[in-house]
Amino acid sequence: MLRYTLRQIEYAVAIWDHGSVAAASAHLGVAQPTLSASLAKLEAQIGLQLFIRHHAQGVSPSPAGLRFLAEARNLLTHAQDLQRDTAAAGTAIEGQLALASFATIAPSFVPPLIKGFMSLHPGVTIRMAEGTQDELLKGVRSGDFDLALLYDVDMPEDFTVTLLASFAPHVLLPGKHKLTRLKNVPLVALKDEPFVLLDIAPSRTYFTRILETAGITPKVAFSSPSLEVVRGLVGQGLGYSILVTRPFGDHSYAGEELAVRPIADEVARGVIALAALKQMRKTRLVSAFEAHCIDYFRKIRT
Amino acid sequence: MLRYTLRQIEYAVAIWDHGSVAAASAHLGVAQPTLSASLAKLEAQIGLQLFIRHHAQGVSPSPAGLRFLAEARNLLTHAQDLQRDTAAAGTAIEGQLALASFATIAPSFVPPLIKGFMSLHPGVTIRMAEGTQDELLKGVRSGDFDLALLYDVDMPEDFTVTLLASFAPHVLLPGKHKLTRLKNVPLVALKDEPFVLLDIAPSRTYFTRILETAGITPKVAFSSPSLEVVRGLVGQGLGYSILVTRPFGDHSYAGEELAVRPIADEVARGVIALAALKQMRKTRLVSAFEAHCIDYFRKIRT
DNA sequence: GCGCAGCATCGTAAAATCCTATTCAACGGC
DNA sequence: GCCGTTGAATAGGATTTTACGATGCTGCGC
Repeated sequence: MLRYTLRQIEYAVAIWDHGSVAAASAHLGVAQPTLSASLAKLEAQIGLQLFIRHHAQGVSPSPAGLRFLAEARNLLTHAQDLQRDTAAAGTAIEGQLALASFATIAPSFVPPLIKGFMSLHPGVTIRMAEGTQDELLKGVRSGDFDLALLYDVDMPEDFTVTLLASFAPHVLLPGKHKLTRLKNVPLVALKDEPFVLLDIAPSRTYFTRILETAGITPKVAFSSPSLEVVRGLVGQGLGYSILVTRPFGDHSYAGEELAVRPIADEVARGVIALAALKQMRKTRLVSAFEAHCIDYFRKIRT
Repeated sequence: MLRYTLRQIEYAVAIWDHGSVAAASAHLGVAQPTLSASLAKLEAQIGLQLFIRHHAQGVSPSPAGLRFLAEARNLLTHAQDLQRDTAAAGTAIEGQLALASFATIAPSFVPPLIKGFMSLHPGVTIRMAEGTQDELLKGVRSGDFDLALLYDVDMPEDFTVTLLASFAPHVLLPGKHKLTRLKNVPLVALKDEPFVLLDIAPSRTYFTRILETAGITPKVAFSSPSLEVVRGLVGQGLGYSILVTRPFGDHSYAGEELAVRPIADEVARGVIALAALKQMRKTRLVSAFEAHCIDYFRKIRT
């Protein structure tokens, strides 16, 4: 248990600096008896007489007091530095932001978001991670991340969700598939086609629900948690898929041609959102990043 | 003005270490609501939420909280180090001792005193200074020195004086002086001789008082504040002197022969003492040095 | 759904902090 | 040598802080 307080140190160092209790009192805006008592108590608590009292002539540090005071000033400076840094951490837009992103959203949006934000606020560094919805929520809840960028699906009550943008899902077909002749693909046309499922929570549920809502029981021929693997499978002609994420370029990694077609039916759009813990008081840095995300998605929409 | 206390930091770091308020409470021996309130107040004061609360599952630091806590722990360690060092400074016999000595006493006694004390207590360093009585008292009063080694003459009320030893003054004569035939020199025999005065306060008063008490008005031919200059003047045959300090060897710096004779009369002895400020609470180091001085002078006496 | 774990809140008592007013001691000017 | 000034210490009282026990609330696991 610590036997002295920062306040006592602060007062003692001020008395040292000003050479008298009275002068320190005037400078600190604290009554003289307060300082006198504070000093007496500090001396009693550390068992060391810090100052020699000269009647009507101020005080001067004793040899042992001088050594203590020199160290005490270091401690005080340390405390003041911490306070300054902390005040900055709460109000300045600088420092580190920990952002987690759903795996299929990350490649398209996170790099421009980070780039834009960092060029707006040069003092900022961003720590990035990707994962499944469960991992993101767990990470935010445990304090590993400030924010998560994800699809607004089945969000628990203890999160605040900031909607950013919505994207219509599309049908992904092999480049040579017969349905590519259609401009819009009605879901019923896919009824008997083999389905390649992007198998990450909660996307899995989202895609199957779209089909089921249209009265279709998908024939899941393959499934993979990797977007690029799904695109590759479709590229090989092994089935169609339904996706929201649409990378630039209509080719798989292996080079097969792919075709993207809008869905003719009315379907639930994929909603991208930023999630934060409801109970977390936001730092200005976090709020600024949220604003930047809103702004970014508003701009790319138009 | 600092916005947080060391106590708050201590509690917050303990909560971090134990992963929950309850665990920290048990470990610190402090009631749980106390920690809860302390933490809430700290968070409000620094404007930063440090922990995420998990109902019935402890707490975990937020990303910003983690950075604060890491720094806070440094500060806490710093404060604990200072406390440890200070406790040692008050009770251990180590650190620095500031000793001032009257100029004519220093050469004979200070080196062996320092050597003996430092070999007894290896962790001790001693800062030394010499000066006149006034300078010594001023130095102790202003906190430049812990102790002064001096003659117990006209000591002010605000000092504690520890008597160490007394020495009889002696007559110093040129080696070839007629009075050297005597084993003891009565002061009347010096009545018409020229006197060389060691002129440092308070020695000056002490020596002239000795002669005046014997009914002699000294014919001051020369005076000097330097013991060795006085001895040189006597060596040149320019007069006699009365001194307490008796260096080893009966020659001046220039090589002239000197003769030392006891005074036949009953005269006031020079009393060597250790002086400290009455109002100063003594550290253990200072007390130990006082004891060592008493011991040393008791030993050389026998 | 019910008990358990763990943080927050409430009410209150003790302690610390701070203020004003006053006392006391030393120095300097006359 | 007396007196005004300066500056630390003390006394008394109001406020704030810190601490406690009791209790409430909420999510997890059986």
